[in-house]
Amino acid sequence: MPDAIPVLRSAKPGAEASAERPAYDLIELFFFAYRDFVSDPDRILDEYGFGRAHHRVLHFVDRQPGLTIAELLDILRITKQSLNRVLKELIEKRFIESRMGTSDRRQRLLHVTPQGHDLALKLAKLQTRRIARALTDLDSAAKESVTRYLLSLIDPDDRSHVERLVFGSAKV
Amino acid sequence: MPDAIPVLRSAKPGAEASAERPAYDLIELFFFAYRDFVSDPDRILDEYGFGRAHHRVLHFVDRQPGLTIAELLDILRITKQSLNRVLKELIEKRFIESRMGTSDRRQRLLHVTPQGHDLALKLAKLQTRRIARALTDLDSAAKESVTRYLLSLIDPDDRSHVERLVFGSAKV
DNA sequence: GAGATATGTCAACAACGCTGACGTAAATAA
DNA sequence: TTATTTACGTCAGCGTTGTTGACATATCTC
Repeated sequence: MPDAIPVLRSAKPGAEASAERPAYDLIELFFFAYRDFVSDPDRILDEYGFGRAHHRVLHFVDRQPGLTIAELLDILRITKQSLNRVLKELIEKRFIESRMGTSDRRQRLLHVTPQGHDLALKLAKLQTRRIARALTDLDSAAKESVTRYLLSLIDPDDRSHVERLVFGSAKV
Repeated sequence: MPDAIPVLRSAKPGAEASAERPAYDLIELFFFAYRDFVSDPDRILDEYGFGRAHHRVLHFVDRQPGLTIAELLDILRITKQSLNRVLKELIEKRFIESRMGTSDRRQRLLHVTPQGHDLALKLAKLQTRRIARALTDLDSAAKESVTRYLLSLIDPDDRSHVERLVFGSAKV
């Protein structure tokens, strides 16, 4: 019986804009999905004595060979002291190499070692498997919807920066 | 010039299943989106001397009045010691009330106070605003795609549990 | 009454954020 | 050339939030 009665869809008429019903579904699904999404790599990272912070550093250095410390700090939004703690371990354990900059010798250009690349790829594939499984339920247009949704959740100031980082150097 | 040449879409023919290209786009967008999504409430929580752990507890108690400790532990997947630390503060500061169970007097039934509800709602609306903004770019079908995608990212064992929690007690 | 269950608590520790201060080398401006 | 700024490293200390292990108490169930 569709539209038998014109139901008061958005609560009382007196309710103003601030009375919009919270999007509990998307808020909570985001929480649970992210929780499980990051939990996959944890088991493997444990074997190496690494944590999630190491994963993030390794991931972005693998993706952007030659990344500088300043650029990495900008991506991760943490302090250099926090970064240095985990980066030092990744270098000591030979997962990342730090080379002096060529044009500017104050910079450190970060690169993964073959061992570092293997681990980064292993972790990325784990997460890709979960993503692929989730996408099989959906049609091809849906993937673009998801991509655009996630991108739009990002702070507007950062969005183009992230776009370049994620989709490559191609000017968007 | 679509399909002018049948391009080798998935790399070399010798490549097996394990050679699937990692979904770097969705991996990284998920990271950045979640980072910004949880950052909104931080500013407000700071004013109350609360952190993200407090937020999560307050949120689920607000959503599920009468929640027990055991149920909350199951949702958050942390230890009771970790939970107790933040829950104690929320109770001391009168954002949550703990009432003795009626049928089972060992249980603690958790409820938000009016003050607790106000804060929970305020934070939920903040996050809702970001979500609403992201959804405006998309058509109505897209929201369902996003919902189903997030749900499918969750561990299969937990999925129906989360569905009940998120979409209400209605048997799905 | 015995044992299982729901919760609370003490103590110690680990990961990973933070601030603040200080040092060094290299690039750049004056 | 000297002065300043920039890029990075490091020491020290602290806060939040997760962990393990052990133990106490009240209550329910058998």
